[in-house]
Amino acid sequence: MTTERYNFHEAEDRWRKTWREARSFAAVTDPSRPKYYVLEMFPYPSGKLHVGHARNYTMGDVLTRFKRARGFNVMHPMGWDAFGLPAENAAIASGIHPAKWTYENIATMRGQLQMMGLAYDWDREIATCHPGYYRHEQKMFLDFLKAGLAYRKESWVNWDPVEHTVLANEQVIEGRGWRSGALVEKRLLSQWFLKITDFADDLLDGIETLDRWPDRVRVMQANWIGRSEGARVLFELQGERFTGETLEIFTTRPDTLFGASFCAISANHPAARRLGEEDQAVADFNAECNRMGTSEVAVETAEKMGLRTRLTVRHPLDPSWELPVYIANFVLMEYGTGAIFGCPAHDQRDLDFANKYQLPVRTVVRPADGETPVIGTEAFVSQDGILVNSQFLDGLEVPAAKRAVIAKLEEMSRGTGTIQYRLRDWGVSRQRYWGCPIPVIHCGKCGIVPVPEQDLPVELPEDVSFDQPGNPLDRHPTWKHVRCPQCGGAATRETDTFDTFFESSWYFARFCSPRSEQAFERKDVDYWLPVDQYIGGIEHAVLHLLYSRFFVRALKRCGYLDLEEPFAGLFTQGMVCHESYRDQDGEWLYPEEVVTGEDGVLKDRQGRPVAIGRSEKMSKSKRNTVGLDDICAAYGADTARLFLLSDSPPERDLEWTAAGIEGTWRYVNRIFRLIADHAQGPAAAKSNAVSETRRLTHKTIAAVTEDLEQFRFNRGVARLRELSNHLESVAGTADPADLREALETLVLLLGPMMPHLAEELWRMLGHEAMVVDQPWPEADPALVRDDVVTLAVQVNGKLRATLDQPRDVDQNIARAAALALPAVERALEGKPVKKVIIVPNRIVNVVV
RNA sequence: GCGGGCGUGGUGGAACUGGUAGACGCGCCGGACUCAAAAUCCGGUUCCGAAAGGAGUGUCGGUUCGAUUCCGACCGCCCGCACCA
Repeated sequence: MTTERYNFHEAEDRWRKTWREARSFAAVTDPSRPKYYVLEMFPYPSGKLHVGHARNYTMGDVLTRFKRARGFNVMHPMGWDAFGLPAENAAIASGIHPAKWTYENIATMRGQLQMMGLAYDWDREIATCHPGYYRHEQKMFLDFLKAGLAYRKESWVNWDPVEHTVLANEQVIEGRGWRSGALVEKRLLSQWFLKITDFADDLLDGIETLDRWPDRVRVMQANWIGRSEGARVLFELQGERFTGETLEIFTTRPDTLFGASFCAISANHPAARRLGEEDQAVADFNAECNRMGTSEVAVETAEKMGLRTRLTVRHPLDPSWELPVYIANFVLMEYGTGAIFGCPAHDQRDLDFANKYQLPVRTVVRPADGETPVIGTEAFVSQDGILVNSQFLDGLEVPAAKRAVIAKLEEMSRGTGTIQYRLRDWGVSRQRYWGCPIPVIHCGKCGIVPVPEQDLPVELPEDVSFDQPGNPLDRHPTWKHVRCPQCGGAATRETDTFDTFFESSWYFARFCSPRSEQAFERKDVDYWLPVDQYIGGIEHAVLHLLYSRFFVRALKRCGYLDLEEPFAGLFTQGMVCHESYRDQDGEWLYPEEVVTGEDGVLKDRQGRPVAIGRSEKMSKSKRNTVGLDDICAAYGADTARLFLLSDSPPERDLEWTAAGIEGTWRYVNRIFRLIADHAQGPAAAKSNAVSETRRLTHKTIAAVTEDLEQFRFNRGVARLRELSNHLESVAGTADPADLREALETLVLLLGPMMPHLAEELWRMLGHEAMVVDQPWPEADPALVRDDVVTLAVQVNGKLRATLDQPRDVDQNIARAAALALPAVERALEGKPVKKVIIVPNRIVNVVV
């Protein structure tokens, strides 16, 4: 018996070197072979990786090695989403230049990923902060500009007071900056936008084709795009110098127009602002509305507030009917037209407002099978109804009434049917240094002038200082001062940089031709794209994943590529969680600072009690991280990989535990000993007898193959354990050829999960070639199916016995055998058998 | 409020299109080896019961020969969006 342990230190280093020298994972564009593109969302180089970071890379790696073995030409690249604010924060805090900080972190993290034995084609590595990368997106921006997909406008934008920059709508979560957590303020600024709204319908329709995406991501994107069918309706304004102007509103319920009792406009509506210029009370009210937060709590607790203006409107379908106009705090300038008409009977919010300000409530829809409801405090919002009190609409069902009223409005030129989206254009300007410079020049004479293509890239200056807040590019003594490319006069560069989601919106294409002088080569992207399997966190459900889908469409329109969707398959992995600890003062402690006392109670190093917090996502702030370096040093990369794959389904959160990694380490050594003790058997000549070992071997091939295809790594691991458990118990007695076949199969099946160990064991089994160059084992269908099956024998659906019978046995034989069983006879209690239900090879159910 | 998901032993989780619930692991219990411990190995481990047997997949009901799986209602938890007109 072998008692030595697996020396992973030596073996893992050796095999990584061997793979590198053999260039095992270099991918080459080869249209004669079927391709498979595996991609994990590339990381931001923030420092060191912990075990939580490693989970999705491991999953991608298993898939990569599995698909390679299955004969695919696999590309599995890695790079760095290298622009971003943490680098600037480090510069502010410690004076280190963002570029230096970033490249040092990249070096550290690259080393860690290599230590994991991940099968990347490192020749394709890219860093988005390199001018060789970002010059191409400057060109893309110029092309977007030409195509009308990029434009500049002044608008109310989200300002993060901590990061000193503007944020996109997608980056504001519950009224707070997605990274800083600071309450976002509204500012009126001139900014660059990308016309994502041009593709709103296409982005929505495209979701239907993404059948290998999780439903919830598809739903989240659909909700984010937020398509609403409705109408724009023009109301004629009355009141002093507004008389004769029109107020345009958007509604999804034009059918309820005869139930109108007021109109309401946003405090930021042009009419509200004009009124405010003349009337201090209005100005004060507008300011009050803007002061209110947009956070969930603020919105929920805020009372509906309205200010009755001196304006009125005429009803578009009845000029004699006048309605008051309010400024209301719940009307958003950003959605629709910033103005609504209120129909209290059929909209809860309008009803609350009407009740507060004693406005009339006119019911215009009744249930299809009921009386016209009397509205008190609850609106009748169902659209399954019949119109009443509505002149020419009376008797129509709601959908028909909508069509009829829109037709009428269009005929009168008082409105039009329309589709409204929640999606807004993507604001990409950021007032920060560590990003890609926006390639335009502001000229006093010529206005905005694109940087000529031959002048690209516009590179970031290196000599910048972070000693005062704001954008260092703006303060740089020379960088922004240039000649206007058109008139040659003095001009200034745009000092804003792109949102860093710009870089990640096309990096998957750059990986196809990472060293090209162009953004990418058509022959490469035509072959490799779309990404076959993309793996990453759910947090990008509407950010990166929506921007990338938009980018592909924009690039297609500009002639860059011909692709519908960037990511054919998406997998969103769960997070790795760990207990958190706090000392007596409530300070977070790292796991390694906590020791278990003799009484089993946790203490800190000074012996003071430690409180255990709930298990949460590993994060630096909670100090509940477990270092990847430490784990790999103690147990090796393969043990870490296997544990990350084995305990939970990949889409769910995984609890990292010391006991779990220990258990995996025990398993690694058991396999090592199993092979070491039985490596000397004869080569696998297939025996003719069909043993249990051979059956289990082939069943395991079939099951693990299926599990890996379907991303069920935890089940695959369980199957492999079943096989190795069996082999341990029969190793001494099994037919040597059967055992040999089983051991070799086990090693090959382990290959994607524990690649170093598999190579080591394969070598011990006497092979010269590497596991990475072996084809995936094939299951023999004849061995996967049992010749003898165990039938469950039930009486009235309750299990009473089991019965072994030949596969596909005659039903009469199975019935007779089942009825003859003593346990069945006992359960029957002498009652007559009504019928016997037989499901072949599964069950015999005796019904009495 | 709208939308999506989930609920199985002490615990993480298995169970193919309705067909032997609890695979595999963690933990725990017992045993072997050892002066002892670690490591390793063997056995047990849903609950009640000595056993025969009975109960059991959040709760209640339904469909079915048979339901963790399908349907309805309810309870609880998680996630996303949200004054969106």
